[in-house]
Amino acid sequence: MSKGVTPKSEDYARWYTDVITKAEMADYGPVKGTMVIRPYGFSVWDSIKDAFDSRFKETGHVNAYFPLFIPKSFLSKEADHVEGFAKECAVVTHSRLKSAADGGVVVDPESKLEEEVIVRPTSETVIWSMYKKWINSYRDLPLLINQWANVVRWEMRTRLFLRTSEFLWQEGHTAHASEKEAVDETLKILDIYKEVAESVLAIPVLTGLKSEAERFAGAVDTYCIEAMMGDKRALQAGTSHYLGQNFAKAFDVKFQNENNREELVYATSWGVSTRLVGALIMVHGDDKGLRLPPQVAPNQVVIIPIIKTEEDLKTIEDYVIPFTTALKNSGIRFQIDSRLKMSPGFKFNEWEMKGVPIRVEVGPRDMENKTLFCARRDTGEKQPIALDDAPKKIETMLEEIQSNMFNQALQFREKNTFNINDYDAFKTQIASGGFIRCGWDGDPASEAQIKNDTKATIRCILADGKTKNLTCVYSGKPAKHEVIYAKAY
RNA sequence: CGAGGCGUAGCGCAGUUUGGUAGCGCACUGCGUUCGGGACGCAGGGGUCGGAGGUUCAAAUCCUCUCGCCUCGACCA
Repeated sequence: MSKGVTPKSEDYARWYTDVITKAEMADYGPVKGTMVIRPYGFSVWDSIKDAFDSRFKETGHVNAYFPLFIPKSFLSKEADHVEGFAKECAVVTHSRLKSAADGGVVVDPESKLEEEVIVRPTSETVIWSMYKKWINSYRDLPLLINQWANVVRWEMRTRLFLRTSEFLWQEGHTAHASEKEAVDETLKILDIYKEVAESVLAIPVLTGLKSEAERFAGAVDTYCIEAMMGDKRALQAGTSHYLGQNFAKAFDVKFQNENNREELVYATSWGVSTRLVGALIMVHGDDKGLRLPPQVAPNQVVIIPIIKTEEDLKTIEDYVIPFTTALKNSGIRFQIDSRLKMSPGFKFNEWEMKGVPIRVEVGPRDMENKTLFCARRDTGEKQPIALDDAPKKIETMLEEIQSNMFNQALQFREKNTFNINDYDAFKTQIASGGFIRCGWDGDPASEAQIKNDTKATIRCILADGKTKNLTCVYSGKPAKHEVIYAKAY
Protein backbone atom coordinates (compact mmCIF):
# COMPACT_ATOMS: atom_id res chain seq x y z
CA MET A 1 0.00 0.00 0.00
CA SER A 2 1.37 3.39 -0.97
CA LYS A 3 1.48 6.19 1.56
CA GLY A 4 -1.02 8.81 0.47
CA VAL A 5 -4.14 8.87 -1.62
CA THR A 6 -4.48 9.74 -5.29
CA PRO A 7 -4.96 13.53 -5.36
CA LYS A 8 -8.54 14.65 -5.93
CA SER A 9 -7.50 16.78 -8.87
CA GLU A 10 -5.78 13.88 -10.61
CA ASP A 11 -8.59 11.32 -10.45
CA TYR A 12 -11.59 12.04 -8.25
CA ALA A 13 -13.03 8.54 -8.44
CA ARG A 14 -9.74 6.97 -7.37
CA TRP A 15 -9.28 9.53 -4.65
CA TYR A 16 -12.69 8.53 -3.32
CA THR A 17 -12.01 4.81 -3.17
CA ASP A 18 -8.48 5.37 -1.86
CA VAL A 19 -9.82 7.41 1.02
CA ILE A 20 -12.45 4.83 1.87
CA THR A 21 -10.08 1.90 1.87
CA LYS A 22 -7.16 3.67 3.53
CA ALA A 23 -9.29 5.22 6.24
CA GLU A 24 -10.69 1.71 6.78
CA MET A 25 -14.25 2.85 6.26
CA ALA A 26 -15.20 -0.03 4.00
CA ASP A 27 -13.87 -2.79 1.82
CA TYR A 28 -15.17 -4.70 -1.17
CA GLY A 29 -17.23 -7.80 -0.42
CA PRO A 30 -16.66 -11.09 -2.23
CA VAL A 31 -19.80 -10.79 -4.34
CA LYS A 32 -19.54 -8.15 -7.04
CA GLY A 33 -21.12 -4.89 -5.99
CA THR A 34 -21.20 -5.68 -2.31
CA MET A 35 -19.45 -3.78 0.42
CA VAL A 36 -18.20 -4.54 3.89
CA ILE A 37 -18.70 -1.59 6.20
CA ARG A 38 -15.73 -1.77 8.54
CA PRO A 39 -15.91 -0.77 12.21
CA TYR A 40 -14.65 2.75 11.61
CA GLY A 41 -17.18 3.38 8.85
CA PHE A 42 -19.93 1.69 10.76
CA SER A 43 -19.30 3.93 13.73
CA VAL A 44 -19.92 6.93 11.47
CA TRP A 45 -23.11 5.32 10.20
CA ASP A 46 -24.18 4.64 13.79
CA SER A 47 -23.89 8.34 14.61
CA ILE A 48 -25.86 9.30 11.53
CA LYS A 49 -28.47 6.71 12.39
CA ASP A 50 -28.79 7.93 15.97
CA ALA A 51 -29.23 11.53 14.82
CA PHE A 52 -32.13 10.55 12.57
CA ASP A 53 -33.63 7.96 14.86
CA SER A 54 -33.96 10.31 17.82
CA ARG A 55 -35.65 12.92 15.64
CA PHE A 56 -38.06 10.40 14.14
CA LYS A 57 -39.04 9.31 17.63
CA GLU A 58 -39.43 12.89 18.82
CA THR A 59 -41.93 13.41 16.02
CA GLY A 60 -44.03 10.41 16.96
CA HIS A 61 -42.61 7.67 14.76
CA VAL A 62 -41.95 4.16 15.98
CA ASN A 63 -39.57 1.51 14.68
CA ALA A 64 -40.60 -1.92 13.44
CA TYR A 65 -39.19 -4.62 11.22
CA PHE A 66 -40.69 -6.14 8.11
CA PRO A 67 -39.42 -9.21 6.23
CA LEU A 68 -36.56 -9.23 3.75
CA PHE A 69 -38.50 -11.54 1.42
CA ILE A 70 -41.48 -10.36 -0.56
CA PRO A 71 -43.85 -12.46 -2.67
CA LYS A 72 -43.05 -11.78 -6.29
CA SER A 73 -46.66 -10.97 -7.03
CA PHE A 74 -46.64 -7.99 -4.65
CA LEU A 75 -44.32 -6.05 -6.86
CA SER A 76 -46.75 -6.02 -9.74
CA LYS A 77 -49.56 -4.41 -7.76
CA GLU A 78 -48.50 -0.85 -8.39
CA ALA A 79 -47.77 -0.30 -12.07
CA ASP A 80 -45.18 2.48 -11.80
CA HIS A 81 -43.52 0.79 -8.88
CA VAL A 82 -42.86 -2.43 -10.79
CA GLU A 83 -41.58 -0.40 -13.71
CA GLY A 84 -39.04 1.24 -11.41
CA PHE A 85 -37.72 -1.78 -9.57
CA ALA A 86 -38.39 -4.98 -11.52
CA LYS A 87 -35.15 -4.73 -13.48
CA GLU A 88 -32.95 -4.77 -10.43
CA CYS A 89 -34.48 -7.38 -8.18
CA ALA A 90 -32.69 -10.37 -6.73
CA VAL A 91 -35.03 -13.35 -6.95
CA VAL A 92 -34.96 -16.45 -4.77
CA THR A 93 -35.94 -19.45 -6.82
CA HIS A 94 -34.58 -22.40 -4.82
CA SER A 95 -34.17 -23.32 -1.21
CA ARG A 96 -31.38 -25.87 -1.25
CA LEU A 97 -27.97 -26.77 -2.51
CA LYS A 98 -26.55 -30.23 -2.88
CA SER A 99 -23.11 -31.72 -3.29
CA ALA A 100 -21.82 -31.86 -6.82
CA ALA A 101 -19.73 -34.55 -8.40
CA ASP A 102 -16.66 -32.27 -8.53
CA GLY A 103 -16.76 -31.68 -4.75
CA GLY A 104 -18.54 -28.32 -5.01
CA VAL A 105 -22.20 -27.58 -4.59
CA VAL A 106 -25.01 -27.07 -7.06
CA VAL A 107 -28.55 -25.80 -6.74
CA ASP A 108 -30.85 -28.71 -6.03
CA PRO A 109 -33.41 -28.56 -8.85
CA GLU A 110 -35.93 -30.38 -6.68
CA SER A 111 -35.96 -27.50 -4.24
CA LYS A 112 -37.51 -25.07 -6.72
CA LEU A 113 -39.96 -22.80 -4.93
CA GLU A 114 -43.66 -22.94 -5.79
CA GLU A 115 -43.83 -19.18 -5.54
CA GLU A 116 -40.60 -17.34 -6.05
CA VAL A 117 -39.78 -14.57 -3.63
CA ILE A 118 -37.87 -11.39 -4.23
CA VAL A 119 -35.41 -9.73 -1.92
CA ARG A 120 -36.81 -6.31 -1.04
CA PRO A 121 -35.51 -3.40 -3.10
CA THR A 122 -37.75 -1.22 -0.89
CA SER A 123 -40.60 -2.23 1.39
CA GLU A 124 -43.72 -0.36 0.32
CA THR A 125 -45.37 -3.53 -0.90
CA VAL A 126 -44.87 -5.74 2.15
CA ILE A 127 -45.66 -2.92 4.49
CA TRP A 128 -48.87 -2.00 2.71
CA SER A 129 -49.96 -5.61 2.61
CA MET A 130 -49.74 -5.49 6.41
CA TYR A 131 -51.32 -2.05 6.71
CA LYS A 132 -54.36 -3.52 5.02
CA LYS A 133 -54.78 -5.76 8.06
CA TRP A 134 -54.03 -3.10 10.62
CA ILE A 135 -56.03 -0.16 9.38
CA ASN A 136 -59.79 -0.17 9.67
CA SER A 137 -60.86 3.07 11.27
CA TYR A 138 -59.74 6.67 11.27
CA ARG A 139 -58.80 5.88 14.87
CA ASP A 140 -55.98 3.66 13.55
CA LEU A 141 -54.48 6.67 11.82
CA PRO A 142 -51.98 8.12 11.47
CA LEU A 143 -49.73 5.10 11.41
CA LEU A 144 -46.13 6.30 11.64
CA ILE A 145 -43.69 3.43 11.21
CA ASN A 146 -40.02 3.47 10.37
CA GLN A 147 -37.66 0.60 9.82
CA TRP A 148 -33.89 0.37 9.74
CA ALA A 149 -33.01 -2.34 7.29
CA ASN A 150 -30.95 -3.55 4.39
CA VAL A 151 -32.27 -3.57 0.84
CA VAL A 152 -30.97 -5.10 -2.36
CA ARG A 153 -30.90 -3.51 -5.78
CA TRP A 154 -28.99 -5.47 -8.36
CA GLU A 155 -27.17 -2.58 -9.99
CA MET A 156 -24.77 -3.08 -12.87
CA ARG A 157 -22.41 -0.29 -11.89
CA THR A 158 -21.59 0.06 -8.24
CA ARG A 159 -19.48 2.40 -6.11
CA LEU A 160 -18.66 2.07 -2.44
CA PHE A 161 -21.39 3.70 -0.32
CA LEU A 162 -22.99 5.50 -3.29
CA ARG A 163 -24.46 2.58 -5.09
CA THR A 164 -23.97 -0.96 -3.85
CA SER A 165 -26.03 -4.08 -4.49
CA GLU A 166 -27.02 -4.15 -0.87
CA PHE A 167 -27.22 -1.10 1.35
CA LEU A 168 -28.45 -0.04 4.75
CA TRP A 169 -31.12 2.58 5.16
CA GLN A 170 -34.13 3.71 7.02
CA GLU A 171 -37.49 3.71 5.34
CA GLY A 172 -40.44 5.42 6.89
CA HIS A 173 -43.92 4.41 5.78
CA THR A 174 -46.82 6.39 7.09
CA ALA A 175 -50.57 6.21 6.58
CA HIS A 176 -52.91 9.14 7.05
CA ALA A 177 -56.57 10.01 6.96
CA SER A 178 -56.20 13.06 4.75
CA GLU A 179 -54.14 14.36 1.90
CA LYS A 180 -53.11 17.43 3.86
CA GLU A 181 -51.86 15.41 6.78
CA ALA A 182 -49.81 13.17 4.49
CA VAL A 183 -48.32 16.09 2.61
CA ASP A 184 -47.46 17.76 5.92
CA GLU A 185 -45.74 14.58 7.02
CA THR A 186 -43.75 14.44 3.78
CA LEU A 187 -42.53 17.98 4.35
CA LYS A 188 -41.87 17.47 8.06
CA ILE A 189 -39.53 14.62 7.21
CA LEU A 190 -37.87 16.68 4.51
CA ASP A 191 -37.14 19.27 7.20
CA ILE A 192 -35.61 16.65 9.46
CA TYR A 193 -33.44 15.45 6.59
CA LYS A 194 -32.23 18.94 5.89
CA GLU A 195 -31.60 19.68 9.53
CA VAL A 196 -29.56 16.53 10.13
CA ALA A 197 -27.62 16.91 6.88
CA GLU A 198 -26.68 20.47 7.71
CA SER A 199 -26.24 20.51 11.48
CA VAL A 200 -24.90 16.99 12.03
CA LEU A 201 -23.16 16.09 8.77
CA ALA A 202 -22.21 19.70 7.95
CA ILE A 203 -23.50 19.13 4.42
CA PRO A 204 -25.49 22.03 2.97
CA VAL A 205 -28.46 20.78 0.98
CA LEU A 206 -31.00 22.21 -1.39
CA THR A 207 -34.54 21.04 -0.93
CA GLY A 208 -37.29 20.81 -3.44
CA LEU A 209 -39.45 18.67 -5.63
CA LYS A 210 -38.29 16.15 -8.20
CA SER A 211 -39.45 16.46 -11.78
CA GLU A 212 -41.67 13.70 -13.11
CA ALA A 213 -38.70 12.04 -14.79
CA GLU A 214 -36.76 11.78 -11.53
CA ARG A 215 -39.69 10.97 -9.30
CA PHE A 216 -39.85 7.80 -7.19
CA ALA A 217 -41.68 4.96 -8.89
CA GLY A 218 -45.16 5.02 -7.44
CA ALA A 219 -45.09 8.47 -5.86
CA VAL A 220 -47.30 11.47 -6.55
CA ASP A 221 -44.58 13.87 -5.42
CA THR A 222 -40.98 13.22 -4.54
CA TYR A 223 -39.13 15.76 -2.44
CA CYS A 224 -35.39 15.57 -2.02
CA ILE A 225 -32.36 16.96 -0.35
CA GLU A 226 -29.63 17.48 -2.89
CA ALA A 227 -25.97 18.16 -2.12
CA MET A 228 -22.92 19.19 -4.12
CA MET A 229 -19.96 16.85 -3.92
CA GLY A 230 -16.30 17.85 -4.08
CA ASP A 231 -16.20 17.30 -7.84
CA LYS A 232 -19.18 19.64 -8.27
CA ARG A 233 -21.56 16.83 -9.14
CA ALA A 234 -24.88 16.43 -7.38
CA LEU A 235 -25.88 13.68 -5.01
CA GLN A 236 -29.41 12.96 -3.92
CA ALA A 237 -28.90 12.60 -0.19
CA GLY A 238 -32.42 11.77 0.90
CA THR A 239 -35.97 11.59 -0.41
CA SER A 240 -39.41 12.03 1.03
CA HIS A 241 -42.37 10.90 -1.05
CA TYR A 242 -45.99 11.81 -0.97
CA LEU A 243 -47.58 8.64 -2.33
CA GLY A 244 -51.17 9.85 -2.45
CA GLN A 245 -53.53 6.88 -2.54
CA ASN A 246 -51.49 4.85 -5.01
CA PHE A 247 -50.43 2.14 -2.59
CA ALA A 248 -53.73 2.21 -0.73
CA LYS A 249 -55.39 1.47 -4.05
CA ALA A 250 -52.90 -1.22 -4.98
CA PHE A 251 -53.26 -2.98 -1.64
CA ASP A 252 -56.86 -2.02 -1.00
CA VAL A 253 -56.24 -0.19 2.27
CA LYS A 254 -59.38 1.64 3.31
CA PHE A 255 -60.58 3.15 6.55
CA GLN A 256 -63.90 4.33 7.85
CA ASN A 257 -63.93 8.03 8.54
CA GLU A 258 -65.87 9.88 11.22
CA ASN A 259 -68.91 9.97 8.94
CA ASN A 260 -68.85 6.20 8.61
CA ARG A 261 -67.75 6.43 5.00
CA GLU A 262 -65.06 4.25 3.50
CA GLU A 263 -62.00 6.07 2.19
CA LEU A 264 -58.59 5.16 0.80
CA VAL A 265 -55.63 5.90 3.04
CA TYR A 266 -53.08 8.59 2.14
CA ALA A 267 -49.45 7.57 2.33
CA THR A 268 -45.88 8.77 2.53
CA SER A 269 -42.53 7.02 2.40
CA TRP A 270 -39.09 8.43 2.96
CA GLY A 271 -35.53 7.26 3.27
CA VAL A 272 -31.90 8.00 3.77
CA SER A 273 -29.16 5.45 3.34
CA THR A 274 -25.51 4.64 3.86
CA ARG A 275 -25.04 6.76 0.77
CA LEU A 276 -24.82 9.65 3.24
CA VAL A 277 -21.47 8.26 4.36
CA GLY A 278 -20.30 8.61 0.77
CA ALA A 279 -21.59 12.18 0.72
CA LEU A 280 -19.70 12.94 3.90
CA ILE A 281 -16.49 11.72 2.33
CA MET A 282 -16.96 13.60 -0.94
CA VAL A 283 -18.10 16.86 0.60
CA HIS A 284 -15.41 17.16 3.26
CA GLY A 285 -12.47 14.98 2.27
CA ASP A 286 -9.17 16.38 1.03
CA ASP A 287 -5.88 15.07 -0.29
CA LYS A 288 -4.82 14.02 3.20
CA GLY A 289 -7.90 11.85 3.48
CA LEU A 290 -11.12 12.07 5.39
CA ARG A 291 -12.29 15.09 7.31
CA LEU A 292 -15.10 14.19 9.67
CA PRO A 293 -17.44 16.71 11.25
CA PRO A 294 -17.09 16.35 15.04
CA GLN A 295 -20.68 15.22 15.48
CA VAL A 296 -20.14 12.00 13.55
CA ALA A 297 -16.43 11.42 14.13
CA PRO A 298 -15.80 8.14 15.99
CA ASN A 299 -12.94 9.91 17.77
CA GLN A 300 -13.34 13.65 18.11
CA VAL A 301 -9.90 13.99 19.64
CA VAL A 302 -6.86 11.78 19.34
CA ILE A 303 -4.05 12.19 21.83
CA ILE A 304 -0.59 11.30 20.60
CA PRO A 305 2.09 10.93 23.26
CA ILE A 306 5.59 11.80 22.10
CA ILE A 307 7.63 9.19 23.84
CA LYS A 308 10.82 7.18 23.85
CA THR A 309 10.06 4.46 26.33
CA GLU A 310 7.19 2.76 28.07
CA GLU A 311 7.98 4.77 31.20
CA ASP A 312 7.58 8.00 29.20
CA LEU A 313 4.14 6.83 28.20
CA LYS A 314 3.17 6.33 31.83
CA THR A 315 4.39 9.82 32.70
CA ILE A 316 2.37 11.34 29.89
CA GLU A 317 -0.73 9.36 30.73
CA ASP A 318 -0.50 10.70 34.27
CA TYR A 319 0.06 14.22 32.97
CA VAL A 320 -3.11 14.17 30.84
CA ILE A 321 -5.42 12.61 33.44
CA PRO A 322 -7.09 15.92 34.38
CA PHE A 323 -7.58 16.62 30.67
CA THR A 324 -8.99 13.23 29.74
CA THR A 325 -11.20 13.17 32.79
CA ALA A 326 -12.71 16.48 31.75
CA LEU A 327 -13.21 15.22 28.18
CA LYS A 328 -14.96 12.16 29.50
CA ASN A 329 -17.22 14.29 31.69
CA SER A 330 -18.27 16.47 28.79
CA GLY A 331 -18.95 13.44 26.62
CA ILE A 332 -16.16 14.10 24.12
CA ARG A 333 -15.04 10.99 22.30
CA PHE A 334 -11.27 10.63 22.42
CA GLN A 335 -8.54 8.06 22.12
CA ILE A 336 -4.94 7.95 23.32
CA ASP A 337 -2.76 6.41 20.63
CA SER A 338 -0.15 4.75 22.80
CA ARG A 339 1.27 2.37 20.20
CA LEU A 340 4.99 2.21 20.86
CA LYS A 341 6.13 0.84 17.53
CA MET A 342 4.75 3.67 15.41
CA SER A 343 6.50 7.00 15.08
CA PRO A 344 4.56 10.19 15.83
CA GLY A 345 4.77 11.25 12.19
CA PHE A 346 3.19 8.00 11.12
CA LYS A 347 0.35 8.49 13.59
CA PHE A 348 -0.24 12.07 12.48
CA ASN A 349 -0.74 10.93 8.94
CA GLU A 350 -2.86 7.98 9.89
CA TRP A 351 -5.29 10.02 12.00
CA GLU A 352 -5.44 12.70 9.37
CA MET A 353 -6.40 10.01 6.88
CA LYS A 354 -9.14 8.95 9.28
CA GLY A 355 -10.38 12.49 9.59
CA VAL A 356 -10.16 13.00 13.35
CA PRO A 357 -11.14 16.65 13.96
CA ILE A 358 -8.54 17.47 16.63
CA ARG A 359 -5.12 16.00 17.28
CA VAL A 360 -3.47 16.66 20.60
CA GLU A 361 0.27 16.04 20.89
CA VAL A 362 1.82 15.69 24.30
CA GLY A 363 5.57 15.48 24.87
CA PRO A 364 8.32 16.60 27.23
CA ARG A 365 8.11 20.16 25.95
CA ASP A 366 4.43 20.35 26.89
CA MET A 367 4.94 18.84 30.29
CA GLU A 368 7.60 21.46 30.96
CA ASN A 369 5.31 24.31 29.84
CA LYS A 370 2.07 22.87 31.27
CA THR A 371 0.56 22.84 27.78
CA LEU A 372 -0.85 20.55 25.13
CA PHE A 373 -0.13 20.95 21.44
CA CYS A 374 -3.26 21.04 19.40
CA ALA A 375 -3.83 20.64 15.64
CA ARG A 376 -7.11 21.15 13.77
CA ARG A 377 -7.92 18.83 10.90
CA ASP A 378 -10.23 21.28 9.14
CA THR A 379 -7.82 24.20 8.88
CA GLY A 380 -4.46 22.61 9.66
CA GLU A 381 -3.89 25.23 12.37
CA LYS A 382 -1.57 24.19 15.18
CA GLN A 383 -1.08 25.85 18.54
CA PRO A 384 -0.11 25.10 22.09
CA ILE A 385 -2.89 25.47 24.66
CA ALA A 386 -2.63 25.64 28.42
CA LEU A 387 -3.39 22.32 30.08
CA ASP A 388 -5.85 23.94 32.47
CA ASP A 389 -8.00 25.54 29.74
CA ALA A 390 -7.66 22.64 27.37
CA PRO A 391 -11.00 20.90 27.97
CA LYS A 392 -12.98 24.08 27.44
CA LYS A 393 -10.92 25.12 24.46
CA ILE A 394 -11.33 21.72 22.87
CA GLU A 395 -15.06 21.82 23.35
CA THR A 396 -15.29 25.25 21.72
CA MET A 397 -12.95 24.19 18.97
CA LEU A 398 -15.09 21.16 18.12
CA GLU A 399 -18.07 23.47 17.71
CA GLU A 400 -16.02 25.78 15.53
CA ILE A 401 -14.85 22.91 13.38
CA GLN A 402 -18.40 21.68 12.96
CA SER A 403 -19.63 25.07 11.75
CA ASN A 404 -16.50 25.85 9.78
CA MET A 405 -16.85 22.63 7.81
CA PHE A 406 -20.44 23.48 7.01
CA ASN A 407 -19.42 26.96 5.90
CA GLN A 408 -16.59 25.67 3.75
CA ALA A 409 -18.98 23.28 2.02
CA LEU A 410 -21.58 26.01 1.62
CA GLN A 411 -19.07 28.42 0.10
CA PHE A 412 -17.91 25.74 -2.28
CA ARG A 413 -21.45 25.15 -3.42
CA GLU A 414 -22.22 28.85 -3.78
CA LYS A 415 -19.03 29.41 -5.74
CA ASN A 416 -20.01 26.62 -8.12
CA THR A 417 -23.65 27.49 -8.59
CA PHE A 418 -24.42 29.60 -11.63
CA ASN A 419 -27.47 31.52 -12.73
CA ILE A 420 -27.75 30.95 -16.44
CA ASN A 421 -30.51 31.64 -18.94
CA ASP A 422 -28.77 30.95 -22.23
CA TYR A 423 -28.54 27.37 -23.49
CA ASP A 424 -25.06 27.68 -25.04
CA ALA A 425 -23.72 29.10 -21.79
CA PHE A 426 -25.53 26.27 -20.02
CA LYS A 427 -23.77 23.64 -22.11
CA THR A 428 -20.36 25.24 -21.61
CA GLN A 429 -20.84 25.48 -17.87
CA ILE A 430 -22.20 21.97 -17.42
CA ALA A 431 -19.14 20.62 -19.17
CA SER A 432 -16.94 22.06 -16.45
CA GLY A 433 -19.28 21.11 -13.64
CA GLY A 434 -21.35 22.77 -10.99
CA PHE A 435 -25.00 23.51 -10.32
CA ILE A 436 -26.98 25.62 -12.72
CA ARG A 437 -29.92 27.57 -11.43
CA CYS A 438 -32.30 28.37 -14.23
CA GLY A 439 -35.84 28.45 -15.49
CA TRP A 440 -37.74 25.42 -16.80
CA ASP A 441 -40.90 25.57 -18.84
CA GLY A 442 -42.16 22.44 -17.12
CA ASP A 443 -42.09 20.40 -20.33
CA PRO A 444 -40.61 16.90 -19.86
CA ALA A 445 -39.39 17.12 -23.47
CA SER A 446 -37.03 20.01 -22.77
CA GLU A 447 -35.72 18.22 -19.72
CA ALA A 448 -35.13 15.08 -21.75
CA GLN A 449 -33.39 17.00 -24.51
CA ILE A 450 -31.04 18.66 -22.04
CA LYS A 451 -30.23 15.30 -20.51
CA ASN A 452 -29.53 13.94 -23.94
CA ASP A 453 -27.30 16.87 -24.88
CA THR A 454 -25.40 17.28 -21.64
CA LYS A 455 -26.17 14.36 -19.26
CA ALA A 456 -27.37 16.96 -16.78
CA THR A 457 -30.69 16.39 -15.05
CA ILE A 458 -33.02 18.44 -12.94
CA ARG A 459 -31.84 17.80 -9.41
CA CYS A 460 -34.68 19.65 -7.85
CA ILE A 461 -37.41 22.13 -8.46
CA LEU A 462 -36.58 24.77 -5.91
CA ALA A 463 -39.12 25.15 -3.14
CA ASP A 464 -38.28 28.84 -2.85
CA GLY A 465 -37.83 29.32 -6.60
CA LYS A 466 -38.81 32.61 -8.24
CA THR A 467 -40.28 32.47 -11.71
CA LYS A 468 -41.07 36.13 -12.22
CA ASN A 469 -39.44 37.28 -15.49
CA LEU A 470 -37.67 33.91 -15.70
CA THR A 471 -37.52 32.01 -18.98
CA CYS A 472 -36.77 28.37 -19.69
CA VAL A 473 -33.06 27.94 -20.35
CA TYR A 474 -33.84 25.55 -23.19
CA SER A 475 -36.98 26.81 -24.88
CA GLY A 476 -36.91 30.47 -23.92
CA LYS A 477 -40.60 30.19 -22.99
CA PRO A 478 -41.78 31.61 -19.69
CA ALA A 479 -40.52 29.43 -16.87
CA LYS A 480 -42.93 27.43 -14.77
CA HIS A 481 -40.29 26.58 -12.20
CA GLU A 482 -36.89 27.61 -11.04
CA VAL A 483 -34.72 24.50 -10.99
CA ILE A 484 -31.22 23.22 -10.34
CA TYR A 485 -29.59 21.34 -13.16
CA ALA A 486 -26.44 19.29 -12.60
CA LYS A 487 -24.72 16.09 -13.46
CA ALA A 488 -25.49 13.63 -10.72
CA TYR A 489 -24.20 10.44 -9.16
C1' C B 1 -24.33 -8.01 -24.75
C1' G B 2 -20.34 -4.67 -27.93
C1' A B 3 -14.96 -2.65 -27.70
C1' G B 4 -10.39 -2.59 -25.18
C1' G B 5 -7.26 -4.22 -21.11
C1' C B 6 -5.60 -7.35 -17.05
C1' G B 7 -4.99 -12.17 -14.03
C1' U B 8 2.45 -13.77 -10.77
C1' A B 9 2.90 -13.35 -2.16
C1' G B 10 -2.09 -9.57 1.69
C1' C B 11 -1.59 -4.95 -1.79
C1' G B 12 1.02 -2.71 -6.07
C1' C B 13 3.99 -4.59 -9.86
C1' A B 14 8.56 -6.68 -12.89
C1' G B 15 9.71 -11.12 -15.39
C1' U B 16 6.52 -13.53 -20.96
C1' U B 17 9.27 -10.69 -26.93
C1' U B 18 14.12 -14.82 -27.12
C1' G B 19 11.41 -21.52 -22.46
C1' G B 20 16.46 -22.97 -18.19
C1' U B 21 16.60 -22.50 -9.74
C1' A B 22 9.96 -17.20 -9.19
C1' G B 23 11.71 -11.69 -8.11
C1' C B 24 11.06 -6.25 -6.40
C1' G B 25 8.49 -2.38 -3.34
C1' C B 26 4.97 -1.86 0.52
C1' A B 27 2.69 -4.75 4.33
C1' C B 28 3.80 -8.87 7.95
C1' U B 29 7.22 -11.57 12.15
C1' G B 30 11.71 -11.23 15.55
C1' C B 31 15.81 -8.39 17.71
C1' G B 32 18.29 -3.76 18.32
C1' U B 33 18.70 1.51 17.69
C1' U B 34 15.01 5.51 16.91
C1' C B 35 10.56 8.66 18.21
C1' G B 36 7.62 17.02 18.18
C1' G B 37 5.36 15.26 10.37
C1' G B 38 4.96 8.73 7.03
C1' A B 39 12.57 6.15 11.05
C1' C B 40 16.68 2.73 10.22
C1' G B 41 19.74 -1.77 10.41
C1' C B 42 20.02 -6.98 10.61
C1' A B 43 17.45 -11.59 10.42
C1' G B 44 12.91 -14.05 8.78
C1' G B 45 7.90 -16.02 6.99
C1' G B 46 4.68 -16.10 2.92
C1' G B 47 3.59 -18.44 -4.25
C1' U B 48 0.67 -25.25 -6.90
C1' C B 49 2.48 -17.71 -11.59
C1' G B 50 -6.48 -17.69 -12.47
C1' G B 51 -7.87 -23.00 -14.13
C1' A B 52 -7.63 -27.37 -17.56
C1' G B 53 -5.22 -29.65 -21.50
C1' G B 54 -1.12 -29.79 -25.02
C1' U B 55 4.18 -29.05 -27.10
C1' U B 56 9.12 -29.84 -24.74
C1' C B 57 14.59 -32.90 -21.47
C1' A B 58 12.50 -28.36 -19.28
C1' A B 59 6.65 -23.83 -19.36
C1' A B 60 4.89 -17.89 -15.45
C1' U B 61 7.03 -17.72 -20.58
C1' C B 62 4.90 -21.25 -26.60
C1' C B 63 -0.21 -23.45 -28.40
C1' U B 64 -5.61 -24.65 -27.48
C1' C B 65 -9.72 -24.22 -24.46
C1' U B 66 -11.86 -22.13 -20.19
C1' C B 67 -12.93 -19.00 -15.85
C1' G B 68 -12.67 -14.37 -13.45
C1' C B 69 -11.89 -9.16 -12.99
C1' C B 70 -11.31 -3.93 -14.66
C1' U B 71 -12.30 0.42 -17.99
C1' C B 72 -15.59 2.49 -21.70
C1' G B 73 -20.49 1.88 -23.92
C1' A B 74 -25.60 -0.23 -23.11
C1' C B 75 -28.61 -0.55 -18.24
C1' C B 76 -29.42 2.08 -13.47
C1' A B 77 -29.47 6.64 -10.31
